[in-house]
Amino acid sequence: MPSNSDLKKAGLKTTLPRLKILRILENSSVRHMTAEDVYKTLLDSGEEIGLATVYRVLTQFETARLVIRHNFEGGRSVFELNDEGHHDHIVCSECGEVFEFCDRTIEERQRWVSDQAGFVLDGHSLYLYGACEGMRKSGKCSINKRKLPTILSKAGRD
Amino acid sequence: MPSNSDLKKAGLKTTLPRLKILRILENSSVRHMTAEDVYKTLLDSGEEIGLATVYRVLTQFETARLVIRHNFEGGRSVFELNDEGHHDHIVCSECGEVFEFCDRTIEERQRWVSDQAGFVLDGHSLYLYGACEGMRKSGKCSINKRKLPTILSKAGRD
DNA sequence: ATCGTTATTGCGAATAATTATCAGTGACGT
DNA sequence: ACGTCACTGATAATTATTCGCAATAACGAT
Repeated sequence: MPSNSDLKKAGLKTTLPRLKILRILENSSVRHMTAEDVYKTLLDSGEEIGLATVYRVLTQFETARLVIRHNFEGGRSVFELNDEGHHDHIVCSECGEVFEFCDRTIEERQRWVSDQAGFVLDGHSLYLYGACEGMRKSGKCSINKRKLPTILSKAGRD
Repeated sequence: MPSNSDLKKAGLKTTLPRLKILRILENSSVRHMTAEDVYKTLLDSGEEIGLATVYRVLTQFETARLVIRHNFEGGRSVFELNDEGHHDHIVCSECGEVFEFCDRTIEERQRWVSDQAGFVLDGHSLYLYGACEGMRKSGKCSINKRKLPTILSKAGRD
């Protein structure tokens, strides 16, 4: 879990807005948030922080690798705390719920493909889209929104 | 390669704007184009087609599965003719060049992961980012921009 | 602790990409 | 050839995000 000292390490002053935004990302029940989500959460807590600041800070956090930015379908950015190891995402197109997973076979194979192509791999983004069980059966998403399950393949995380 | 009759099949009238946009996607030397790219190409050819129409038509083409929409980093959509089989992309972060590939192992594994998560998969996006051979060695990209190489794993395409 | 420098913030305006509105036009079945 | 209705073009509207700038607050030096 990123801490205050990570801000300094990244050359960022430890200001109140940055600390508050970091805390929201850490404590939110929703793991993937848009800038607007963060902003609204701040407003609900009675904090006085401008939307532009939220955008700025999130971008700084991304540069400092404290958060990861995703561009899911639809184009708008969502941010996720970079606290656990690397993982990919499977998103329900119906209800928008997000599963996380990390599959060693896929990870290895990506490197193999890069080698074949003469590339030195330095990042990737993988998003699977589909309909989750809950939406298919009952039309209601059954996923516990609080704790996202992580599927790790036999070999564990990368 | 999509043809005029594919428009009818998709329930779209074969109008001049649609045919022209389709032709541009087929004949362009650049495989991945933004709506703006298509619009400018039209203007350069002296065609009188509104930007809004380009957006509309591209979205219709996407729905009809004549084109594929990608959301690369940065958020703006790029469109690609859906003429060959499915493939993923490996992008050089240095020179922006795009390789295409299709790896059966990854494809299969994605389906496996979806099953585990209780999802019915219906799409995915996979982008690998790295440095291509040419950029690492000579600082110049050696990839022939016209014809993108396709790496197919042993089993051939999906 | 106080002070000064300089990064940071908040606000509102600006931009970029895309979508909506709507009156006029053209494709297509009859 | 005709009438209907999907389609188009121009423009306004939206959405997401960034910019510009004056006011403010961190943090090191005194």
